[in-house]
Amino acid sequence: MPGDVPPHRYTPALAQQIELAWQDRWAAEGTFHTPNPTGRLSAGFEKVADRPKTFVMDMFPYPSGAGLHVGHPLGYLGTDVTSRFRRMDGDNVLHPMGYDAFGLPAEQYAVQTGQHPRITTEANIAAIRAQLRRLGVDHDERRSFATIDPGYYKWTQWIFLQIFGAWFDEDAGKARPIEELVAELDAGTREPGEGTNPFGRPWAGLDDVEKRTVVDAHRLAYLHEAPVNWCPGLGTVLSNEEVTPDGRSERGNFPVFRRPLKQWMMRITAYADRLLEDLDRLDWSDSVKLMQRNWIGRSTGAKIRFACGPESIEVFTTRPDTLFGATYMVLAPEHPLVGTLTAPAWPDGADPRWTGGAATPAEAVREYQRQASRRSELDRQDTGREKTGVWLGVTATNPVNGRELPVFIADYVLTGYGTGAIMAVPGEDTRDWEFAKKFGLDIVPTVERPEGFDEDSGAYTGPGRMINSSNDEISLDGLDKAAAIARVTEWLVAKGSGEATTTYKLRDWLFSRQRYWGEPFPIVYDEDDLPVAVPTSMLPVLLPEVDDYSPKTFADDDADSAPEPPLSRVGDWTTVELDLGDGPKKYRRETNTMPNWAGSCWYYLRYLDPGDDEQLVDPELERYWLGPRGEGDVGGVDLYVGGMEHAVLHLLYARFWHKVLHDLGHVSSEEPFRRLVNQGYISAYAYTDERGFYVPAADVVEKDGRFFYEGKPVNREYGKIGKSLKNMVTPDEMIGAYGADTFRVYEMSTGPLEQSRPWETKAVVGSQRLLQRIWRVVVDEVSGAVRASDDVEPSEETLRALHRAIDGVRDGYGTLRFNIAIARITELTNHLTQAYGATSPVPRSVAEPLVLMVAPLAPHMADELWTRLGHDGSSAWHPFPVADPKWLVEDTVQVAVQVNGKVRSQVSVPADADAAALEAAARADEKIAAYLDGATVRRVVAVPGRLVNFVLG
RNA sequence: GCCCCCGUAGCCCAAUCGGCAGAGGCAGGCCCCUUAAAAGGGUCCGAGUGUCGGUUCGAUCCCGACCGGGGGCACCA
Repeated sequence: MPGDVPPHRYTPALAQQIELAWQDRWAAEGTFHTPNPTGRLSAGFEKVADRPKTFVMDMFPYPSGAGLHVGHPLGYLGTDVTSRFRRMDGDNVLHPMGYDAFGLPAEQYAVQTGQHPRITTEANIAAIRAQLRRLGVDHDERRSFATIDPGYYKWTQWIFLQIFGAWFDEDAGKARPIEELVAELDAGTREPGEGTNPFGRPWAGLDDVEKRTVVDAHRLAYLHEAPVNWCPGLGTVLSNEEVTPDGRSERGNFPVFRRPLKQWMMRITAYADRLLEDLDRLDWSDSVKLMQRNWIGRSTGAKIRFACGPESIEVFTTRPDTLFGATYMVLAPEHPLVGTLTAPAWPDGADPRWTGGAATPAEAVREYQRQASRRSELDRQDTGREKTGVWLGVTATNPVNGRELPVFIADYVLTGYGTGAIMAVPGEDTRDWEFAKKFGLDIVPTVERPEGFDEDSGAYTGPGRMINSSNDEISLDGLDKAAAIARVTEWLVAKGSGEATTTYKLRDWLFSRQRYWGEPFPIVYDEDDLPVAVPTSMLPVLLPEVDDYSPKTFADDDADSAPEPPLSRVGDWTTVELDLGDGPKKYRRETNTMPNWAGSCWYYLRYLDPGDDEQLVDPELERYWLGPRGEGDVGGVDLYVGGMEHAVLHLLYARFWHKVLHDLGHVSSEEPFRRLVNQGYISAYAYTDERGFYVPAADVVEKDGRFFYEGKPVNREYGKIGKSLKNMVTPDEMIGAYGADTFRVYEMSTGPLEQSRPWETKAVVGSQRLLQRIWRVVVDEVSGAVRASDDVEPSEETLRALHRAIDGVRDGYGTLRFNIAIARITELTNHLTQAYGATSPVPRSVAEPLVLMVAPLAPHMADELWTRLGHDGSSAWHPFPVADPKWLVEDTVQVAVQVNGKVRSQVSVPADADAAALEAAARADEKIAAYLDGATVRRVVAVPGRLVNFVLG
């Protein structure tokens, strides 16, 4: 009978009704509008002027078209609870949300559905926006935008021009405007940087076009012809960060080939040291910092030059101390010197293992290079693989002992790292040891082995004093590694044979994509085919509307294909007549577009005032929301929450852009994100039948610990939520069944934000029950009357329960352990239910703080109860309850009494009892007295407020 | 192969200075409500912390080794 449900129970239907009404009201009243200190969004700032600021931000969503599941909102809810709590606790909180909308997946979705990406993307954004609103998040809607808005990407292009218009001054350790470089070159106070002047004449002797070429080679954004990651399946080139270790595209898993192409690059390597060192000043998880450190991959060592006939082979090594142990050399198969060095014929008696069975070195080299180039990345890095290589037929001279070292090419040496050449020290390097064993090369130990070391077991890579390392001028023998490195490096420098150096794994960022759906470059080419910046007054360079936006893709494995940007097909767009100061001239537009990381590199700045069309960001707003808090502070967003998958891509690129903007004086902060938290993943059980096919998880029933689908037993697995595992659960389903507040409480109750967790639909009802009990504390389910009364005074016990709860809830909210906060709220609610039953009046002085404490988690229900309690409007700006310390301390405490570390009894003592009083009370206890009777007490440990421990002898 | 994180009740998880292993949820038992059932309310039950060893008066917590799970890096000289 329907009458069985009390008319004023907090049912899902009532929850829905309350939630929709409050969402309308919040929007209508602008409850979550955050005032800026200045400018167009500053209305109402006087009310918050004395508050500290907090900038809380999510990694903004990418509207790909695949539906949302219950895992997606976890981080958004975490920031929402934090934002609401901080606002109530007295901060001026900025909690905005935007949309990352350019890029491959959006474009692929559009191609699939046959609609223009702008149509599908905007529809997807509208869908996500509606879902977020239905969750009740407190975003300031006025600050929302998408990266595809021309008003937004105008500034993405503007930043590109800043980077294009800057160079990295190694002496100053920072970026400077390119005009300053030109001025210094003209004044003769600076020479062009290494490798930037291919003309062989000094700066002053160059013509204008040559000078421009030299200047362009200095820029932080520059065109470069080099082997790049070409992905025929996607029809575009990719950055190193977008290629997986097995040589495939992160997106779509297509094969990637190395192919020389002229592309836009970003000189992120100039910032390698600062990107690495500033990690120490960030409040980020160790694992993300470690991944960035690994990716930057700084290693210090030395460059050493080995004479080889008239040529010189330069190697990089981190172990110059082992130089006396070098017995051969290896070049990467693609090393530029290979052709020059290769001997015309094998010397007499050449080891057959070294020649690859070829008649001449040239033939052996050609064959080996051919094999190496065909080998896939996956084969090449299979660590179990046998070492291969061939001899070039020549030797090089070890500068330290004159030893003649045969020179090989082998694919275990990589072109892209160091100098692409190594000195091989098989005694102390595992890879060299394996190669030496196979090719019968000498192994000379230069580090003293520990007792009993087996030389046949492999190279010795541990610590030890140097041995076998001296010549007439220098001896390293007896030195430890650090001293030996210093000594030998010094000697090499004096001899002109080497110097200390640092190398990085990090490469410059390939920034062009041959795709339609991205920001056009604000670049045109003149009659000399050199790049020219589009003046900032002409920004944005609008992405032209086209009918054919499909990328030109190729067979996945068509390595010889060449990219063709869709924009190059737009005839009337690719050429343009502009007046750039010297009269109207024809220019050719850049037809590549930017990668989708560009838009996410600076979006946090745009939230400060998305309507600003005059400047990137108002410096006063940047200082207020992002500026350093003091000496040595990097500044940045106070809490940034997002997925672990962006550990190196987005987070590294954004840091790089921010540092350039900092150097050029556009932002006061040194880092974009002061604190980063990676929310955990939500996984769910999935089930397979006896054929191994997934069955719908929602229809699986459990019986006696086993699982059945349609009566047949199935296997339980655990994995990502999604269509393929048939275990998809959506927020919409949950909100439909329970309401948004229950969904919010459930997601937050399952653990600290960082923790990954399983989804259990059947457990959601627990959160529903909690909210029903809280509702019942305030509202009589039968009459609908408010139970809270001013006439009831809470008992001491209730006051203790309340203040303990306040204390714990604050702790939970403040440390992103929302589960703790919920547990404390549950305890208080259960206490009130027990103390006051279902109908008797509840003290208002307890009911109100309870409602306020719930507000960050279940804001709709809290605001409904808050108004029913007689308040006007939302609780969102009402101060959060503060615990009174006097109710946190007990008058008497229960103290455990241990004998030999085992708990044997408990005694009640005054809370402030000292050690002596504790011991006396413990000795007075019957059970303890029995233990101590006749025994020798060797020691007594008494910790006031905690325990007493008798140690018997 | 190297590095990082995690193993606590039938299940998910707490225990933030080394001090009585339990906050919370699910499942289960009992009671109330109900004609009955479901929903709801109340209440109870439950592990000695993956294994072995060490430090300590005392270890979930610190150290070492191993087992199991997850993640990252991987011929980077």
